[in-house]
Amino acid sequence: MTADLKPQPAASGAAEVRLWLRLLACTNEIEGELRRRLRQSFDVTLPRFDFMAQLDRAPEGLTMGQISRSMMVTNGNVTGIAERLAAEGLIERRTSPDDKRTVRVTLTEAGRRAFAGIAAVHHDWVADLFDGLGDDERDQLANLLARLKTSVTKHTEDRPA
Amino acid sequence: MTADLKPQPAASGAAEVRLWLRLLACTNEIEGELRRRLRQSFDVTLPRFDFMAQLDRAPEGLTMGQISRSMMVTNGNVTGIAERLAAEGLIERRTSPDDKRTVRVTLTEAGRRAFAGIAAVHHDWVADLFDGLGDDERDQLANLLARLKTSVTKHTEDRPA
DNA sequence: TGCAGATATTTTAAGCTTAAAATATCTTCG
DNA sequence: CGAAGATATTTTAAGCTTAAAATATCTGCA
Repeated sequence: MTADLKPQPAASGAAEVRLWLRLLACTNEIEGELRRRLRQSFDVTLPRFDFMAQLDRAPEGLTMGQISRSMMVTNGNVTGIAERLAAEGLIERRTSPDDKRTVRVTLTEAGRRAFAGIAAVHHDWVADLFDGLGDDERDQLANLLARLKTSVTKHTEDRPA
Repeated sequence: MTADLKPQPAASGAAEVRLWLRLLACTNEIEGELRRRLRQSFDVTLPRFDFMAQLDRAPEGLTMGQISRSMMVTNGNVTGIAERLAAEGLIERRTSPDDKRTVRVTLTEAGRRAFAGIAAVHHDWVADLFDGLGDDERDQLANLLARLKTSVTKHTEDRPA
């Protein structure tokens, strides 16, 4: 490859890197803004909000493993977040009677109420931040991201179980 | 609002939230994969690589403030990263003679060599991860992200200086 | 000159994150 | 039954990140 023609002299992957940096910058900017607003308005962190969001969609509760998988973070990570949410009385942890290794986590009534209040405002914030994009553009972006995800997974899914 | 017609029952901002979560998931997946590969192949973290990348484009060096701004992180953050890179002999810090508050940071020769080796492979990795997208799709994605960034900044730029 | 405010950076406290090791429990199969 | 391996979770060590407070230095102006 790259015989005596040198189609792309010193630019192997340069366009992709620029695109990647733009994607990263965009995501970080939105994430940072949401994090700041969550902290200022509700004194809650993004990970804790995310943790509660998983539980809110599962009234019967979730195990720690299910939560870490749906949040796409490591097991050890969610332990600390759960610890703090439990200390605030927003979640409850109960070891399952049929498998004493697993922990069933549920939102407390206070947790459910707190989450509902935050989620409503959070939706509005996200809608605001994205309001410069038309419906068609949002669809396009969603489709391109889906294609990108597929492309990435192709190179990723073969990791040690 | 939401008179007796209820145009969008319980879905205020739901489409935007889904899009945002997809964007976040996509970015996290790529970022995580690059982080893992950098660690396994070069025993380097993404922030350190990023820090060196800024310096590599500025042979005359940069101040800590310039670096934190270009990396879009807080000042305190880069202090720690610089500390570790200096301990590894990859960067050098010198207080500026004309303004003793500022620190001029440069890559050492070892740092420049190390970065060059990592960057080449990193470019290939990114190109691989994005290779499921055609040239036109990459352009579309870049444009949509630019529009999104504009939209976000509109709601963001008015923060306490 | 000298002090008030601005600027550059570091420090601190708290929390998030990962990878790897450690624990505890369960399951399977001889 | 009982041990070997699998599974669920926590712990640990290291590092990243932020916001806010603390330092140190500089700049402009009375």
